[in-house]
Amino acid sequence: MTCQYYTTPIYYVNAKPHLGHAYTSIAADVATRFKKMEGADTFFLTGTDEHGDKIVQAAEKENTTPKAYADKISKLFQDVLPLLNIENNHFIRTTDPGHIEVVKSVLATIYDKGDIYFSSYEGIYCFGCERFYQERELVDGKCPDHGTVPETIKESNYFFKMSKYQDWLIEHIETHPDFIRPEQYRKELLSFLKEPLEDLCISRPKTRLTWGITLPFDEDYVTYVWFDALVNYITALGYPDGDRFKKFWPTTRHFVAKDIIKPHGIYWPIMLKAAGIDIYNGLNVHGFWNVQGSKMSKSIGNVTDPVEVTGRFGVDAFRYFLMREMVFGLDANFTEDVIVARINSDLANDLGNLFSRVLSMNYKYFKGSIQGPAADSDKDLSLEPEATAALEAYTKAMAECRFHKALASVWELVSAMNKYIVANEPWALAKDPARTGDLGTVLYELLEGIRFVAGLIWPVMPETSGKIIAALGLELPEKGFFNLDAIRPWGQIPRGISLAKPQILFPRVDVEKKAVEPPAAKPLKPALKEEITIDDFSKIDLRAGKILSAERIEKSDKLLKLQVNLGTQTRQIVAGIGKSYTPEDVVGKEVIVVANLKPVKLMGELSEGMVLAASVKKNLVLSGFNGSPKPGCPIK
RNA sequence: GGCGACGUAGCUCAGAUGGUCAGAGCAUGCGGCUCAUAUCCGCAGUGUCCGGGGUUCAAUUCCCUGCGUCGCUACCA
Repeated sequence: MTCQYYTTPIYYVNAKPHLGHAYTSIAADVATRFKKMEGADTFFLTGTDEHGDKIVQAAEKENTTPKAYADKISKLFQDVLPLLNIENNHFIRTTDPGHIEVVKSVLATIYDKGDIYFSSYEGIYCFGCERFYQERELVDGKCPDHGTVPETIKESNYFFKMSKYQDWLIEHIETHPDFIRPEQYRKELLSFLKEPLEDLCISRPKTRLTWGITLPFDEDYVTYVWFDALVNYITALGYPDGDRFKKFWPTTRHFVAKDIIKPHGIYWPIMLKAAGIDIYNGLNVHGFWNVQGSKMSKSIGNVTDPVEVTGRFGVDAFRYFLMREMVFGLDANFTEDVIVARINSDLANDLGNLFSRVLSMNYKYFKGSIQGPAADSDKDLSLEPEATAALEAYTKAMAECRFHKALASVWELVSAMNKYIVANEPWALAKDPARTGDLGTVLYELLEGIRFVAGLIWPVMPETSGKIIAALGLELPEKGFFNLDAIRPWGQIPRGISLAKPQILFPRVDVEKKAVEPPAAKPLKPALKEEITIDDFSKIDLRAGKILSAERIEKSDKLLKLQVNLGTQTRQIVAGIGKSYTPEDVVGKEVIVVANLKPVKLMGELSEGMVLAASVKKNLVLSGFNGSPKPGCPIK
């Protein structure tokens, strides 16, 4: 029996689940369900990543412990799974005691082998902020927050010798075309690997972070993210001795979004190699969902809640939309218009209406009783070739994670059936008693086609699949799904049984409200940031300034060092306008200055403020006045 | 700035070792049917396949370059 192990990333518990999480999980779920239909033994893992500084801070904000905070958010991720009809075999948490043990043992193995070394480096550290600073971040050599002079301290950490395995990894990727799919991401990783890899810092001293897994070879350090998180994939299978590990690990494919291909495509295989563990089979990389044409982000306020969308449109419609609309690997756009269009045209009009018209005719003409093909049936009436063709195309596409194509193939069958009805005009056959046999055949062929469709859509729309099967008077197999081979044989629906009047599978989503609404203004590009109050705005101190002098900063093609007169004082401001202006251009210009911006060092030069400029594609256009205000006067 | 991806009908996007590769769905217009969730079926389109060079008998498809969008990264302020 073939096996298949699929995983989603473990989701970081710093925010609740959004559309992107839902997509990855649903894609992995669909792939898993499909493998089951092929007869494979599957294991599907998802979970949460719970250690690290951000969690400590978030917990402090809520006046609770990191563990309690992680419990709370992790539960949100667990609770969303049944709502999305995701059938995971296990849910792993990086705070699970078993996981912690495996992380330690993997680290110990690599340490013993000599691929982890201890190294110290000097850095400038502010004890108030509990963090290192780069030279350029300091203001007059002082911490920008505390105004104190940070201390130069030596910190030591453990490093993992990734560089040692770089050539091996390149070789592996080049000789395994399926290791990273789709192809564009394989190219991308190979291009990363053209540069020498730096060794990976894998620890944090406990003086700085305690919410983590203690290193097995040094009590004073905890792991920093990489080993802590990635190792979950083997923990969940019972590494090192579990039967599941032996059985499933070689078949592993990780589903990840494109932003985390480096840790998964570079760090993780090298970690496994160093630990003497066979590496996984490969990575399935998908793109991002944009919402209303913009990247999802808290500040824009377009973070989409999958629970809310599911509540409005239904879980099957949501799953269908995600799988049908996105080309796996590429970005896609999520807007209400698009999902409504998909639901109405594909689900309500094409499939739902097909189901409705066929069962209605069967009810109307035969009181619901299934006739079956007439003995003297004309072979030309068979829909089997179309159904078989759909199944073949669907199977091929699903195996390659080309979910949109797989569904399109099924819809070709749906469309063929709608054409078949028009071509054969059952309503005309019904008027001619001599042609009752043909009518029975036509309806039977259609019912069989619908049975086929119900089977093929099961991975994506399990609820609908079950509804249709039930409406056809069939029973789902014990395991709850059809094997592909069980779907294939044509003519399975028993004759003589009676079917009820059809229900509505997918109601059309009414969009009339939209038409009544006044046409919405086109969103600004880039998308508008989060709304602020006048109080927020008043925190920004804008002043009129006059540029007294300007010079280029060496080695920078973008930065100009300006001396700006603000009336009673002259400020040095470093501005990134060097591509659009020469120093001569700007001397004498009157500009708007953000006067209370925290000073920073850029390329070693102090910048005490910011001059405002319009950003026109790659060019900047300096702000100015309609007149000549006194330098230093406030702007409101 | 560096690296990478992408740029194809009004919209969303497929597509090919270079030669029926100029496509699908949606939206639009017209026609048909009446079993059906005012659903379905048929017909009709429009495209310098981002611009410019190059390789070739032949390029939308390969190479170079420019522009634009996006992602990662960097000296974003």
